[in-house]
Amino acid sequence: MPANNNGNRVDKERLYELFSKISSAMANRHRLELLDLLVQAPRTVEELAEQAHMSVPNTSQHLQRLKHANLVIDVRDGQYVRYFLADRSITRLWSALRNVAKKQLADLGPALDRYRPQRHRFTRITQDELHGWMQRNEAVLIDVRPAVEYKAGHLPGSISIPIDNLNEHIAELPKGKTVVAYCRGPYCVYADQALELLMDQGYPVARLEEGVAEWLEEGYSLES
Amino acid sequence: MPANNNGNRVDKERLYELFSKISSAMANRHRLELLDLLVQAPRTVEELAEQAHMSVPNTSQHLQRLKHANLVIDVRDGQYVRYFLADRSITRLWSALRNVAKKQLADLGPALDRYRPQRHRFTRITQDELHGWMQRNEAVLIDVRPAVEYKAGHLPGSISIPIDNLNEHIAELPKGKTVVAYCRGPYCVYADQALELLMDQGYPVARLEEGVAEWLEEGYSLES
DNA sequence: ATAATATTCAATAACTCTATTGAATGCTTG
DNA sequence: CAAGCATTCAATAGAGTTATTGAATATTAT
Repeated sequence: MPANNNGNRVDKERLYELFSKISSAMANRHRLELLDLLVQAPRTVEELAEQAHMSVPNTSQHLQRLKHANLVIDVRDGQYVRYFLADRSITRLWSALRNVAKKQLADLGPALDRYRPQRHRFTRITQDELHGWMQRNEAVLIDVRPAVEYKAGHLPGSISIPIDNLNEHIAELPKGKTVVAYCRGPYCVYADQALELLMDQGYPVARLEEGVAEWLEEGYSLES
Repeated sequence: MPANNNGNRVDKERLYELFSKISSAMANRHRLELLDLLVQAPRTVEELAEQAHMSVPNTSQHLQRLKHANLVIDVRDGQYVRYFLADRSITRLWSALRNVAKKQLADLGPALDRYRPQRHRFTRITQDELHGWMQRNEAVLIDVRPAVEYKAGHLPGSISIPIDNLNEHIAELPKGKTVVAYCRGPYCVYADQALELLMDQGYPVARLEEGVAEWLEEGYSLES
């Protein structure tokens, strides 16, 4: 009876099929960028399209694929549809993916240097060091992401100064403290741009490479 | 100057491109199965082809793709080519993927039940409980995976009794202790099959759902 | 109701991915 | 160096993916 295919094998294949549905949903640079934006905050289709530099129908189509893989959830809000990351485990998957990239791709160093040419100019501060500085009141932590992202969740004790308004709010920063900036994570330039400006004005500065995703990863929690 | 495309954007796209190269490499059920096998132990092309039920040329082609994404490494060994997982971070990525599946896909429960129909028959034991049992000498831990996988790395204190030889080695098991079996992880039937047999012979049994990948994940180390 | 706006749907052409085949390469053994 | 075996290469047909277009739907404001 060669037709009796063990049965078992079929179910095993179904399992791998299920897993591959998820990885296939992530197997596209645009969809990764959409996910990356959604890690920071929920957004409407229009916002996502604009921020990822894609047409609206194309964005919608990609969002459908993410939705069918259960990576995002859509909630109607008036004439808008707002998309949310479906689950925290997706943030972890996205982190794990970038981690593999960091370890594996020799191309990543140069690519990152091109994208964040200033990145070696700033002192890097770890999460632990930051804790100490904040405790001893030696630093002020600024979140330079867009305001919506800050509202959706930010590191405890941080204040929101979006990079676009930095010039107007620079006066609010206390003198004599080190200004620590963070943004979306190690693959984001906002904090570098902010620190460059502050450095030129004579502030002592440092960069926290981690963003909210990495922060959650470490078991810390967020404010909102 | 609408032609000046910010420059920055291009580099950002390059980064997402790099990340998507990795996720694309995982976006196929056969390649996931190959990775899953390689998590347990390195293998030759022929072995992988046989165990994943694929033709040799097709397996080779898929391995090439994994290799170009730096997920695997190939080492020539005589007339064989042996493939290895490139890095531990890939195990983590694979775990994260399955974790998302577990949380997200409503289909997974039923699919898993079909694949492991016995899974509710056995007491489940956690890693912590196992530690206690082993310490107090109340349990014997058996690794029922193929011998090569045991050799490549196994849980400390486990003994190798591949499912295929279980019948011949059943006498070696000490009476009066609970037999705890583990295999490749929660999506593997070997341990269930072993426990069913042992249960029928009157042994008290329990299943450890975690495999070596999950074990490493938790920060424990392996023997080999 | 009607117009305006956000989103999705449907069709399509260009492109990429995959399994299969048969041939080529490379290593080992006699 | 010839035979045998493991692996890879090359070509290809069929399937799936994606950006683009224009139309359809759904919600809100007039």
